[in-house]
Amino acid sequence: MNPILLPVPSQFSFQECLWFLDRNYDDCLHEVRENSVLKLLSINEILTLIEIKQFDKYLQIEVLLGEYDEEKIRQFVTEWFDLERDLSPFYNLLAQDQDLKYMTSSYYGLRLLGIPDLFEALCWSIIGQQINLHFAYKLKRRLTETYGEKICHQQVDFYIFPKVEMIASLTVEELKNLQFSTRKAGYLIEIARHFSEGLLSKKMLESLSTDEAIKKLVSIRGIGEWTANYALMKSLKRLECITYGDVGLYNALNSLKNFPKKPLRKDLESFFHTFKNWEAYTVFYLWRSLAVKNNAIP
DNA sequence: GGCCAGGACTCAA
DNA sequence: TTGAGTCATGGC
Repeated sequence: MNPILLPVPSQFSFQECLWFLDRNYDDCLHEVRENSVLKLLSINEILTLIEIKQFDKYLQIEVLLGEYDEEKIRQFVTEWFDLERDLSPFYNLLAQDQDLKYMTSSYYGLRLLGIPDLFEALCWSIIGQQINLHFAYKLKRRLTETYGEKICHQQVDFYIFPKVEMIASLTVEELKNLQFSTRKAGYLIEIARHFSEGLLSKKMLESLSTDEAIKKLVSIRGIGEWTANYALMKSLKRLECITYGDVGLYNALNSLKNFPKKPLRKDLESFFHTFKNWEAYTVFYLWRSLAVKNNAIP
């Protein structure tokens, strides 16, 4: 099978994206290697393993196992790496901020890495609520290895996130055995049931304005303002989303702009007003600033 | 051993 | 709208 080629946009750095995907965390849903990333997908209900690397001005996607559906794979990778975005307006805004302008060169070409599947994005954000990321990734791995499907390629297991029906069929006790708290277990199961009963879907949210989508999400138990914004940013790429309440965001603003540890709403709003329509990218780059790589932080 | 981590919920003022 | 109390569980 011929590899699928995707032309890379300008202001794109595959290495920056790969590095963020890795970030010293143990993510069970992709594997970053020297110059490539491997990921298992479900394409037309068939487990499909792809490997992405850069080849000249193209991303080269090789289908190692499974379904060679070029259009769907192309679409997934485009969404995952946010390839269709022109970042120049964002970089122009960053360049005007004395404290953040270093990002235009230090993080040049970093894309907002998405979670195209809304269910997965919501589950991941609920898992990540209030606990440190190391533990959050551990929980995600346990959940995925216990209830997700896998495929083996050259002695390595690759997983996809558990399906809606699987999570919807679980009991709170089963998740507590994986060290989920009682509340989180309940939240995850309830959200899975919303999906399985057709009360929530990505398509449904896509037809709504961002404010309406947040309202809809927040009406579900376990989804607060932070989770709603996170999911809309990562899954629907709504760039005006801001993860209010986010400890990581606050830490970054504290160290780069001397914001207090718990900034006031109006001060956040006024800061983000400067980055209108690029709020989510700003949040993402601020998260990036928290991760240390070769002392790249000024 | 105590504080903290990419929060949510409830209740009170 | 904002604040305090509560819930949970592992990392450091």
